[in-house]
Amino acid sequence: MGRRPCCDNIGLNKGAWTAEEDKKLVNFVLTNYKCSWRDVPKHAGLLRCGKSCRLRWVNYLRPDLKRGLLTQHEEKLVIDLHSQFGNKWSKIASHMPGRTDNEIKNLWNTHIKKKLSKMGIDPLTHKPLNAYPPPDNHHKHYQSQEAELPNGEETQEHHKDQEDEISLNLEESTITHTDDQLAKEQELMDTNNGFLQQVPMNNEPDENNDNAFSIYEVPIIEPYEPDENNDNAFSIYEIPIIEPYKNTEDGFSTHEVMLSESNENTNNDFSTHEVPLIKSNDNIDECFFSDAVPSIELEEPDENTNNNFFIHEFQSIEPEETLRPDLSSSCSSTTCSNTNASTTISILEDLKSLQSFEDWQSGGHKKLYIENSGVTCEDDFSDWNWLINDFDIDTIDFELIRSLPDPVSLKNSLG
DNA sequence: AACTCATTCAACCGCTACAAT
DNA sequence: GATTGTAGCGGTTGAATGAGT
Repeated sequence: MGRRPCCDNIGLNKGAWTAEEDKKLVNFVLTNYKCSWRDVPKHAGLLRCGKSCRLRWVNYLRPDLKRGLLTQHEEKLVIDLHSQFGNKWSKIASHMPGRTDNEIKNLWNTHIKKKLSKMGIDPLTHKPLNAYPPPDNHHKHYQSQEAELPNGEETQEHHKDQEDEISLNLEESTITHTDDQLAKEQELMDTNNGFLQQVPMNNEPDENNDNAFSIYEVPIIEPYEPDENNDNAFSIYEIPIIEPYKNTEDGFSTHEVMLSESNENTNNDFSTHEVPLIKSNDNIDECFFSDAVPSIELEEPDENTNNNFFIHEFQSIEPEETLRPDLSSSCSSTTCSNTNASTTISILEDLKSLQSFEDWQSGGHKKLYIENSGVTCEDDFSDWNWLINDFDIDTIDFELIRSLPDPVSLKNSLG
């Protein structure tokens, strides 16, 4: 049978989008909220296929997207959601407003997978590595998981994938192990750092004993301490004991994240998920080719620097000496410990000129200046609630702040 | 400076689901 | 029920970039 391709591909651009193309697409989408993606390139004057336009919009141009690296909290959420849904990236993304499936998928494949493996956790099963259950038990475990999930079909798919990969891993380990490798594994088993030592050899639950449990059901994991010399290391303490459907650290339930639904009666509409901030033009009833598309100025990337960065990116910086004990003790989460000293200085510098926190919020101080490696940038405070929360700014004594040494000399004194 | 190798992530491709005809 | 069209999903690719030598 075969299907007609989504476009003829003749004379169409491929590869990276230019700023000009982005501008055209955004202008068009924001003003033509009812249009099939197939028609978008034609009407927007783009030499792209509709599919490519949709992808560009959904993954990159959508105005509600958060940009930048995921926060630790988001990472934890991804891990936990992945343990529930497997590689159902869109499902995971639907629990993370402002994040795309593509972004999460990339993050998983490039960062989280490695982190988990490094910690001795199988990123596929979320169980300790080398602790694969015997076939029967294995099957039983998945069956019990399945019963808890609403969508049996998807779950089965996921499990099948898991089983395939697990058996592959087992095969590989059987075939490729050399004496050296075995010796190394034994060495690893003997260390106190990994999980391996913690895994009991007999994993079978005692069916005659109600109190017995399988390690696969309740993994007995002794967490190891994070390696402070290694930015990428994190402790099991930090991972996925998250109840995803309960209130999160950010103060909202993932159930409570209400996005407006797309109009189910009109398939060709853009979903409001995809076009969330549009004031629709009442005169537009259908897709049209308009010369009167209002020109919407996009923020141009600075082509000379590539350094369009976000506060999230500063979080990987190891904290230097804390400036003030009372500030540091008010920090409530790990995020705070990742905020470096120069960030703190900038915050204090900003605060010193104010009478109150409300001044900062409501006055002309919505911009916060952050310095990193000699580069100073500013960003809108409204996106940074986590930072404010971590500094517990409501409790800050402004008189004390004003009496602090000059931030520059303070910074110099820290070296 | 030049080269190699590793990593990242935007974009592509092929497929499925689903609705419309 | 068969066919077609579209949106969306997940795996993969490859250019850009960074790190190491």
